[in-house]
Amino acid sequence: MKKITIGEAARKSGVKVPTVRYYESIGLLVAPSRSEGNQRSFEPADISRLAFIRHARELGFEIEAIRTLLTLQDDPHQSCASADAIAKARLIEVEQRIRSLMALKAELETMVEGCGHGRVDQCRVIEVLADHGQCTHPHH
Amino acid sequence: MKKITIGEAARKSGVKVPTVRYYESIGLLVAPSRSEGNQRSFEPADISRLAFIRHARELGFEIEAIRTLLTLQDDPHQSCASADAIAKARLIEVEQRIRSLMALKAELETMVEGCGHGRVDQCRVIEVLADHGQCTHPHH
DNA sequence: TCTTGCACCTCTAGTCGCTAGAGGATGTAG
DNA sequence: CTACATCCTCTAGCGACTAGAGGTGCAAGA
Repeated sequence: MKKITIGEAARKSGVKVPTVRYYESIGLLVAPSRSEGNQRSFEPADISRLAFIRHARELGFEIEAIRTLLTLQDDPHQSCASADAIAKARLIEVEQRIRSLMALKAELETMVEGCGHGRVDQCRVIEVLADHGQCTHPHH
Repeated sequence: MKKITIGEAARKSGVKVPTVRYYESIGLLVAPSRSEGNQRSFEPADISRLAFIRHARELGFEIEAIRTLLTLQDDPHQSCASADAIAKARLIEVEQRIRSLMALKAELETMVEGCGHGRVDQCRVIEVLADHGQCTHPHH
């Protein structure tokens, strides 16, 4: 069993070195064994775990949600209802965020289109910002 | 000219009281005059400025971008090219964020649909998280 | 063997945009 | 005059890292 350094673990999992240490510090990762010179020595399983965390973070899950997902993964005989609930909650969040960003996009497009590229006192960007009443979609 | 308290300014602009003080502390708002008892006394213009900031924040502009937009608003004879550039940059950000969230949404839907509500070792949510290769849309 | 130089170690502090709370002063209505 | 709401300043906390200081370990080339 060869030793995996933190740098290698970081490269293979796609998590940055300081972030790996951070995850260890908050208990998301079990503290790995150390070499004689006090350097961390990871196992292949740690790399999978890091990749799992990274993927979940990319999908926008919060650390606490990931903590729950990880304990579920650690005990595969549990019901996956919690995992399902977490994913569903995240899906609803994402859907709401998309709706809100679409409204925003429409607003920004109106602002940018209306800008005559002249002076500020005729600029629709500034004008719309100053007066929310000019918004076509007030839901943001 | 009657005095406007911070509470009233907050209510009228939709910005919370501590946030008003925070904006003053970072120089987004000029420090207002004070009453004999050291309480802030705002002008109507301050309320407009706060509403401007709030609206821009709702549209997702960063404080530094808002700072630039405000200096533009303060000098209406300037060219509005910067305002236009800021709004356009924000629009591009929003569009990218929407695209990325759509990919995410698809991923989460697959995860949730695939979940048979059984035990964790058959759970697609956990499985997909553990293996990025199973993603249908790798762009997140 | 020595040295170079990168990767590793710990620790603290900073990022952003607020928000919460302590502990006290002021202002207003009854 | 007494409640009581609102105001004041100050510090610390949030989430999820990121940056930097100051020092140690380790492998490869001269």
